[in-house]
Amino acid sequence: MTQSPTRRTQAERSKASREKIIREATKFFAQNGFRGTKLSDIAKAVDMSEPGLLHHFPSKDHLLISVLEERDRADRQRYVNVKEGNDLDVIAAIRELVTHNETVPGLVKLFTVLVAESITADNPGHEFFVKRYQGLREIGNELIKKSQEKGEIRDDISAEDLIVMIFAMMDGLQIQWLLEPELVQMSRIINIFLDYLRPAGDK
Amino acid sequence: MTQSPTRRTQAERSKASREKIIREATKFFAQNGFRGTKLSDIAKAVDMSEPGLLHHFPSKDHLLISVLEERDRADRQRYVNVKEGNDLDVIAAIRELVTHNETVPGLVKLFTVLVAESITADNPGHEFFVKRYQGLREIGNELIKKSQEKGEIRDDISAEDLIVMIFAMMDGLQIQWLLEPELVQMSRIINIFLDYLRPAGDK
DNA sequence: GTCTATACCCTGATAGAC
DNA sequence: GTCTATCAGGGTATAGAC
Repeated sequence: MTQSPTRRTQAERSKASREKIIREATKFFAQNGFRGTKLSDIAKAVDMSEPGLLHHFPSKDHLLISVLEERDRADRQRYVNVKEGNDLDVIAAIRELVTHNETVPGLVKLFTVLVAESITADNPGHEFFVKRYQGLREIGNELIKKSQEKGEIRDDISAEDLIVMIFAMMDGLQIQWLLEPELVQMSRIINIFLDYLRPAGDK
Repeated sequence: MTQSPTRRTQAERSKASREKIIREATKFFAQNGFRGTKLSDIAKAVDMSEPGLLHHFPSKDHLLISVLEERDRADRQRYVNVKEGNDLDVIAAIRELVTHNETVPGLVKLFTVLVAESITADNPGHEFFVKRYQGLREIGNELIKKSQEKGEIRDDISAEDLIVMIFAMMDGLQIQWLLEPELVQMSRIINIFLDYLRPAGDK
């Protein structure tokens, strides 16, 4: 059989192409949004033609979903690593996350821009983001409940409400920070807010 | 002179057309975003051809700016009316604003979608939103300082930081609310947050 | 797996008549 | 002030060769 020595190499090359495309697509979606990004932009960046690119992803919509899922996967992985390494409480974990986010404005931009785009009708990312918030709130909920039991977080506000507020504050700060990075200091301000989550008279 | 009896009528008609176009454009920009809206959508809605529409606005970009300025103007006017009628303090004013916003999801969507789009490179609305936040923070700042002097708002956090947090919380809640209107109760949650702004031990 | 060529639609904008 | 006609350009996606 003629191709047996190269078979695995080709599969690996294909995987590498996919990863490269996702990497470059991530940059463009972050910078220009989904609708603002042309397939030709990405194709150029990966040094490939448009049909070559579409061989790996059936359509631009599919590519978007792949980008989102890959980022989400990476973020969750990072969360697991941080958690296991340090055994942080929820508040410390959020503090750490926001501080980290300040070092990756491109990725923050990706989610801020795409979540807003996904609010509009017929956006391919809509389902993804609805489910993402549901999932994040669920995880956050459990963590907060545990922290409340341990007395690390105030329990005069329900965990359900607290987690909504936390994500709201994070998202809102990101908007102002992305518009004026020098002026709005995300991590400093989230810290002020996080103090609010400690039990009253516990500072 | 041949047209003297109709001169004013035509000017009025032109103004009415402009207003109608802005009204319909507002709906589409809110529903589908700027890039997701076609001039032909708006033209159809105002029962006019595309060139007819472009007679009133030199380009789609100009139309966007007009829409944003008009909404901003209307919002500020509303603020003045509410303020003069009731002499609310800042916290009560925000409470009132968020409650009102819950009744106009389309307009909330307009600003949430467009501000995020404006973060991307080369968006015609970018300058507008940067200046808008600057202006809103400035106004909010002064009001908060006055309230702090009167003891209505905690003064262990600077007015500058408080106003950033307030807008962040409002913007962030809007995102989750727009994605799942039934699940996230904006006004109820903002009230919890607003309690935080009262001086410690003053509830 | 990647290319060239191309089909085909959409979209913003202009020219020029009325 | 509004129309018809039309253009130029951009954009996704497919066909088919290598």
